[in-house]
Amino acid sequence: MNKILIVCGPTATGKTKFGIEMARQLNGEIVSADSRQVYTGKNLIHGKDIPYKLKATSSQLKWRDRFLKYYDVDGIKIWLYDVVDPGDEFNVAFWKECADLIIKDITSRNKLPIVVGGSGLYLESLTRKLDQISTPPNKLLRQKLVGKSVKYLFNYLNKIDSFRAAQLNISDRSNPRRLIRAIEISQSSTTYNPQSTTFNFLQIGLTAPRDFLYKLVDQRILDRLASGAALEDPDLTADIPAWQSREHSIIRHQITWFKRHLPAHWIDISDSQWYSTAQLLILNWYNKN
RNA sequence: GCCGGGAUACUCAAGUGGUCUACGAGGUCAGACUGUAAAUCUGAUGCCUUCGGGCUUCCCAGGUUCGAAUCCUGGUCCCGGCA
Repeated sequence: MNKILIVCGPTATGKTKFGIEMARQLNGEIVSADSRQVYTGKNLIHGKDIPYKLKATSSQLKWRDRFLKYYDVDGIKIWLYDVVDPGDEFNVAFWKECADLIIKDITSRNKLPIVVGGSGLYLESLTRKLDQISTPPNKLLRQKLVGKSVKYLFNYLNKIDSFRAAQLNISDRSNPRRLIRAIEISQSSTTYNPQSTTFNFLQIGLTAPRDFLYKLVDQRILDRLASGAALEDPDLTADIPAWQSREHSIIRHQITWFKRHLPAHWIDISDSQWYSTAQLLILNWYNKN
């Protein structure tokens, strides 16, 4: 069975760096699973680990109206950076389409796909079958519902699909975006035919105690400022403590997600032995079968 | 030194006699999550609790009052103006 290595975890844990090293050892290629890195620009702020002024190479893989690109970092290919321009529509379903294409291609060339990222839902779309993400948005419906009260939306949903309404938890019942989406899915007539490619996944999660992660990310922000991040986004970089808090909250959010959704092997990068521990796990898995 | 303004919880900040542990925002903590996911949304955030409630807060010390973050007196510190 085809193998896929997944390296996940909160931001600033060095996932990409680690992924690239594994790619070098195992003849692999990196597939980014990051909801911000799919956008062009802001390389520093979004933490795209590519050398300054390195240009992307266009591949033969066609997704929708365009050819997917990759960056060649010292012989290791990195996919799914810069897929669309800022402001363009992008989402899990799109990412999944691209990732499927790329993974198939990498595998066909007898290389190991190494999926690296912190966007939990994106990763989950790969490891679990998420049928409903393929239901396309209904622009008219959304226009009609946007701005309506949470109460109105819930009653609406309850009327057309009481089963789905009953399944929503207390949090989602007061989440307009989720309510609209639920209505959209209930009213959709498109049926989805899930692909049934199965893979042999190994999920490695890089993490560390909270304080350790905060320190890492705080320092990384200072480094990015020194590298010229202010040119990419003057507003964000103007208030450093606010930017740092923002990143802290992202880390917490990611941890909360991973705690529940991704049964990875967790590696504590504040432990001096972490690298060899992770490497051993991966090699054992890779050499099996 | 004189005149005026100010000191509220981790931070900013509202409140000028009772419904005040004290609006709101941020931060922090916990949680949800199937086409925006680094998004969107929920709860908690003085201390203790047998979850009924109990105890302690609004710079400090006194005072007035049935009752004070709120009024009075004195003190400390900060800011602006005049010397």
